[in-house]
Amino acid sequence: MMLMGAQAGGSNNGEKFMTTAARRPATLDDVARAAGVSRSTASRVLAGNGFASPTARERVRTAVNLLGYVPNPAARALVHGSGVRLLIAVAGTGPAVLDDPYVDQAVAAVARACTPHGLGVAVQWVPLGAPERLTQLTEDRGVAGLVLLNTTPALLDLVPRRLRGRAVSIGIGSATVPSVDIDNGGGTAAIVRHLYDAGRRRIAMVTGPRWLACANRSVGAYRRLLHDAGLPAREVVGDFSAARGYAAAREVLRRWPDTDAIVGISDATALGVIGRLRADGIRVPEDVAVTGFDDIPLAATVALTTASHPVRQIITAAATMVLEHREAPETTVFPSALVVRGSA
Amino acid sequence: MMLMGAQAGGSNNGEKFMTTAARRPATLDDVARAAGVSRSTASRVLAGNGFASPTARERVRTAVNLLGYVPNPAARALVHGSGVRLLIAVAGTGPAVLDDPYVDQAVAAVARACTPHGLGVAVQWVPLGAPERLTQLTEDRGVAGLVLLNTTPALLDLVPRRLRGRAVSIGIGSATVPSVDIDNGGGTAAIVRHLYDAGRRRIAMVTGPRWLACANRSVGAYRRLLHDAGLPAREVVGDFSAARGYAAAREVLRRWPDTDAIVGISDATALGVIGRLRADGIRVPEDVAVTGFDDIPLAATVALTTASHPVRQIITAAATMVLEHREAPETTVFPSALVVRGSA
DNA sequence: CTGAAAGCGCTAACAT
DNA sequence: ATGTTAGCGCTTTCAG
Repeated sequence: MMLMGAQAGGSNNGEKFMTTAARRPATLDDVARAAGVSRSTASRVLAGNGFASPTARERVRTAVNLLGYVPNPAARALVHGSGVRLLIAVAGTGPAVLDDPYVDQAVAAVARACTPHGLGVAVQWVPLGAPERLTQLTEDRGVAGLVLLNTTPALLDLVPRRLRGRAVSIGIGSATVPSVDIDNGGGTAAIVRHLYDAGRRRIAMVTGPRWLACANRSVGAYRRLLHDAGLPAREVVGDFSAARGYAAAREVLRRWPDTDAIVGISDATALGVIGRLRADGIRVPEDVAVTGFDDIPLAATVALTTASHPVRQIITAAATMVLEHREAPETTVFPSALVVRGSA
Repeated sequence: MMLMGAQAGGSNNGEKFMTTAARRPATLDDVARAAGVSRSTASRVLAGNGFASPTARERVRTAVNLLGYVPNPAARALVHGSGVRLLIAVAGTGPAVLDDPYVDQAVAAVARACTPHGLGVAVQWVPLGAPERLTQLTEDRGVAGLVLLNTTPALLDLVPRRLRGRAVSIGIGSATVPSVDIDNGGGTAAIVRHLYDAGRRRIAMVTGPRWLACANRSVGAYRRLLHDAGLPAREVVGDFSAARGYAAAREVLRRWPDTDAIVGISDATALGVIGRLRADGIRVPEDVAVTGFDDIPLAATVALTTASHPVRQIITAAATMVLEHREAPETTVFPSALVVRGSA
């Protein structure tokens, strides 16, 4: 509680007089002085490593609490040459990729993971056609680590040495950049199998953009299963958005009027599909079953059958890997869990 | 394009030999050396202010491009005592407030605004019952600015002097902290009026948590309009979530079975309400009209009548205020626009 | 076990 | 107009 009073009085122990009002945050020097030790000793105590007598330890600890000392990350970063923020680089065709709620979630999750470490987050779009733009971004000494989103192989190759062990990719990885990924293939397979088991035989899919590796794994799984069952694939290209799903639904039914199930590459896509279908008087799931992917909060509310992934956890895991500079396995795959609800 | 080749060769001009491989990012010293001027001169031309001959300017510029120089924000922050990230402090009853997609969006939007300035973002929850926790957070020299979310008056009072002019509140403001806000009252009034004009007379509302000032403005407007029309208010407390809307819908109809319209405090709430209604065989909007608030992307897809606010722009405006350290008017109110779609 | 001293990269007086 | 000089707050050899 009333720490501030104590601080205001205590922080100027060795000073001639208490200056005006602006109690500026305490520095390590203040702590050292208050503890009656040298700056170096104080630093050692705080670092946890290095030698220090129990007495010194104790006194420094007290001083820190008393003054409410918080290390200045800029100073630390400067001496360590380590940077002060994590960069989230999102590949995409245009800056609009950053408008995706999925990116919002990723940024927020990384920010939450960074905050306790005294680091901030920055986001930037990297043009799909000019991956070398990433180099400019990593040139910045302020960048302490890198999280790649919508990663492409070209991007992976451009991660500089300086960031080795401080970079992670959500999606595909490489020999030098570990990755954290979802088992899209398995998830989609489970969905398609569920549809098949429910008697659906004319199953279409609204896909994601072709350049996205992780989306392609879903599409691949869809094709394989249909192929194995001797069924033809029915694909319409989408872009993860509800708006595109809305349009795509009509295209699917125009091209293949007897379609009895539509697999959405994402929940938003599926929601769009359902919106269009209902608007056209087509019953879901009676006439056409619809499935999503990701299990966003809204999915439960509208009873969407989908595959669930702990996106937040995944991103947090990724952020933690770079924050703690951990030697990581080349790839960590998170499972996908089928969630059967009303829409299929 | 092939800048890297040029850099690798050029950056060690005055050195004895080119060391191994690790081309570390160029420093201002490197630039100065390459340009044949002193560090200060280089610093001046980069700062834009200060004197410098056209020649010097030119040479420094060239050197910067050649070396791909990017200033080290940590060093800058250190000398300016300015901090390296913006803190987004979110008040709420528990850490779960951070799970809200609205917060995700805010964090991401602020991050986007910060990135060009070389700043990162951090997010933290501030317990509603212990606003003084904010003080600990702002004690950190790394904090360059503050964005308050779900602000309460107690919080506003705890913004330290150091952050004067570098803090902004989304929602209510104070004499020392400017605010950026939505005209919730006006927006809600427009919605209720629309419902009334459409002949609805038994209008209920699923509200937000009581402690939230901005939510209360909506509730206030709802009450006022109903009161003026000689109609009774029908309120059920919600929390912005779809899940709560889902539950609240049933409560509304249990307490007032003849309800013919439900005003949701948020789109998510409204979506939940609609889900429950439809599941119970109640037609929307024929039997009960439903409205939301905010116009999230999904609203258009499911034809939700709502009030639209450029949330991203609003947050960006807020972030920009603190980034550019602008003298801001005490309050900037963004308008709310009624969007009539199918649900009401 | 502890203190003195150097220096991370940059800016801002203060001399030229 | 330009260079020289002090630091900003912290970590880290290197001597005691």
